[in-house]
Amino acid sequence: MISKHTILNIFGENVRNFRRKLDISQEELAHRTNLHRTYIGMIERAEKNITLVNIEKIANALEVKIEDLLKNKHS
Amino acid sequence: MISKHTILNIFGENVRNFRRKLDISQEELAHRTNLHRTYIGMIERAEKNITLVNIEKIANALEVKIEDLLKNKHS
DNA sequence: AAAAAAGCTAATTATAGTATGTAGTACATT
DNA sequence: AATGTACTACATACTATAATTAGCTTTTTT
Repeated sequence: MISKHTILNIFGENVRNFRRKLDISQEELAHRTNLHRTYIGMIERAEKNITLVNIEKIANALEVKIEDLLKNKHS
Repeated sequence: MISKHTILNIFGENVRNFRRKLDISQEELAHRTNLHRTYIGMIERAEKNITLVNIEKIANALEVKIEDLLKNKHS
């Protein structure tokens, strides 16, 4: 168990999983959210402390509820 | 119907309601979250786009789940 | 091997978050 | 009715960092 499961890690991991479930690239998700490609990568890698408005954009683009992006699989 | 119910409005409204339910002041909530007094006011008035880490702090201090702070009463 | 996708660095701009001060309201207490 | 206390709104300025962007490298997929 190396990774810390902070809220940012959980969020990023969930974004990645739901994105892959939709079978779309970071670039495509960026397009759908009007955010930048590299920024999506940073979010998935938990390198940024995302704001609520962008959380909502991503949830909408992934067609899930915000709370789905906050659930911790490992607990 | 004047106010727009954006995600920030919903969040702020919920913070205010749960805070009052606990019967604590903005200042006390600020203390419990280690955030600034005036910032709590701004959040409740939906003047700032709060980040995920601070969302978590506030949810913890109010002893609710994050999703409880995102639920829209008016829909 | 080539193409597509993702990682990583670094630099800039926008804004979240911190802090101080003033003012208004409500409700006590004198 | 004046004074004190507690809470909140609001303006402003400052600092930290989220968000945008470009360029290049590495990994993954085909």
